[in-house]
Amino acid sequence: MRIILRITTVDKESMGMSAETGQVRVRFAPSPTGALHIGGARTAYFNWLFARKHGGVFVLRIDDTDRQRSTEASYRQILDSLRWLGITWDEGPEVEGPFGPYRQSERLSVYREQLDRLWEQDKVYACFCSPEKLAEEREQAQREGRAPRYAGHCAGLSLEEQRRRIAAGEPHAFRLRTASTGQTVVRDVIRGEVTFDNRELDDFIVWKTDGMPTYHFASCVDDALMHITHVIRAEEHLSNTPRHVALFQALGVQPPVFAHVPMILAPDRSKLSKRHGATSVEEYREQGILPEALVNYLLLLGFSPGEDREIVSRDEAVQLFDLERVAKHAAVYDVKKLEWINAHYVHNMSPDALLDQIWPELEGRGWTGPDPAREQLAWLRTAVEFARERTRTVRDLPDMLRYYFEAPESYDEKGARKHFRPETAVRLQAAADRLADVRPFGAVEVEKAFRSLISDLGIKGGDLIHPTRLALTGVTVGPGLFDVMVLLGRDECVARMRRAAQWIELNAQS
RNA sequence: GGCCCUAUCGUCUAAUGGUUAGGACGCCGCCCUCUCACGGCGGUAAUCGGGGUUCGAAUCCCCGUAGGGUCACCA
Repeated sequence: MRIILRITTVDKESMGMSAETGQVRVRFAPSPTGALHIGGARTAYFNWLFARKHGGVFVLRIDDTDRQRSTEASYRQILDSLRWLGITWDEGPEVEGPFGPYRQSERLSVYREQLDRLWEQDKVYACFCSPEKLAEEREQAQREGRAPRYAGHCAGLSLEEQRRRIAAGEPHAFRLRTASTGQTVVRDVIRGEVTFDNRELDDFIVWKTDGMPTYHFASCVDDALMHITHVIRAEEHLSNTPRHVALFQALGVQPPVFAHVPMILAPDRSKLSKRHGATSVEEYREQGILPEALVNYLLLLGFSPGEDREIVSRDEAVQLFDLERVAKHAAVYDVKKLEWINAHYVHNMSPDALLDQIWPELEGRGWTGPDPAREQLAWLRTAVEFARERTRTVRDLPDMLRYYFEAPESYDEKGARKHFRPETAVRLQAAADRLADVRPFGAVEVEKAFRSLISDLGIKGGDLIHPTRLALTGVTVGPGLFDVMVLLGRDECVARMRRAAQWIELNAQS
C-alpha cells in the first residue's frame, strides 16, 4: 500500500523502478558451495513473492566466482530445491533471458570489460601488494588496536607504472578508489536509512590475482547490467552495502533499493549449522516435509501475514506479502511449528496424492506392485485415509501401514501387559468365532457383532476392543478398530486373533 | 576492538502514544472417544535494565546490557 503511494509521489528512478521498463526486477544469487540452506530458501521466497506481487521479474543468478568451493553438484541441487519449493525463476539458468548468461563463471569477459572501463577512468587501480604482506599489516594493526585498513601503498602508482609492472608479469589485484570523507547512506526498506562514515571504508579489492572478480564486484556489475531494482538479501550483507553503493557509483548507475532480511538462528541463538540438525531444504524434503509447508513456515519466520493467520498458501502469500512489514530481528527456527504446519498440509492432502508420494517406498517394501488392480488401489487409498491424520510427515506414513501387510511378530510390551490378561485368550477366540458369521464384512456389521459379544460376556467395550487391536496390529494406537478389521479382512483377522490367543496362553502371567 | 543492526510469552509474532498487551507452536487440564491422532474448550507464559519526553510509553529519545553481523585476493 505504502509502496504504491510512493510510486505516485516520487520519481521512478529513486524508487528503484527499472528506468526503461518501469518494472520491478529482483534476483536471488546463491553461490553453489553447498545445499540450499533454509535461510537462503526464505530469501529466495521473499524475492519471489515481491516479484510476483508487483508483477515483476524474478532472476536467478549463480554467484560462482569462487573456483575452489563451487561445485556442479551444489549448483544442480540448488536449482532442484528451488523448483521443488515452487520458486520458479523468470530469468536464469536453463530458462535464460535477455541479460544472460546467468552464471557468473560464464560472464568473465563482462566483468573484465567493466574493470577495464573503471581502470581507464582511474576509479580502480592495480595493487601489487602480496597477500602475505597485507596479512602481516592486518595483524599488526589489530595488535595495536587500529582498524585493519589498506594502507594505500599502490594508490599513488601512475597508470603507466601500473601497466609497466603488469606487462613485466607482476602478480596484481585491483582495488576501488573510495572516498575517505563524508558519509554513505543506505536506503533499506526494512530498516530505514542506515548511515556509514566513509572513513570506515578502505580501497577494497574488486579483482583477484587469479584473474577473477570478487563477489562484491561481480555482484554489483550484474545487478547493474541486469537492471535489478531491489536487492533483497540476508542481513549479513548490510555492513557490506556501503562498498556496493560505492561500486554502483563508480559504475555510474543508481544503486538499487535494498532490503536486508534478518537472519535465521538455531534454537541456542547461534548461527545455524550442521550440529543443529536439518538445515538444508534437501534434508527437510527427505524427512517428509511438504514444499507447501516449508514455504509456509519460512514466510512466518520474519513476517506476519496479519489477521492472526498461520496457514498461508503461496497465492495468498503473494497477496499478503509486504517487504516493509518484514521483521527487523533475527528469528529462531522451531521444528515443532514446522511439523505442525506440515501436519496441516498432510491432513489436507488427498489420499491419492499421498499415495503418489509414498509409492516408491511401498513398492520397495514389496507391499504393492507397479501396476495394482483397481480394488487394490481403492483399498490402499482407504488405508492411507485412515493413517493420514495420525501422521505429521509423509515420511512416517509407510510405517503406519505396516500391519496391513505384515502380521505382528511381537506385541507392544506395555500394551501386552495391560491388555493380554489370562482371560483374554478365551475372549479373542470367542470373538474370532463370531466373525465367521458376519455378513457382509463391513465396519457396521463387525461392530454390531462385537458389541453383542461384549454384552454377552458382560464386560466393558475396551476389554475386548483393546486386546483385539493389539492382536491385529501389535500396537495400541491406530485408526478405529472396526475400520482396520474390514481392511484386514475376515480371514486375516481370525488368524491373527487366534495366534494372539495362543501367545497369551504361553506368555500371560496371572 | 571499530562500525552497523537488533531486543514483546520457551519459540514465531500482533500492537505504528491510550488494549484486561492479541494470535500461533509447545506444554498442562477438560470435552469428544475403543486407543492414538484430529477437532473443540480452557489454562500457563512476555514488553532486557535505567533514565528522560508526555496527561499517558511496549511504542519516541538517551545511556547501559545482551545477541547478531561485518571489517578477506569467501560468497
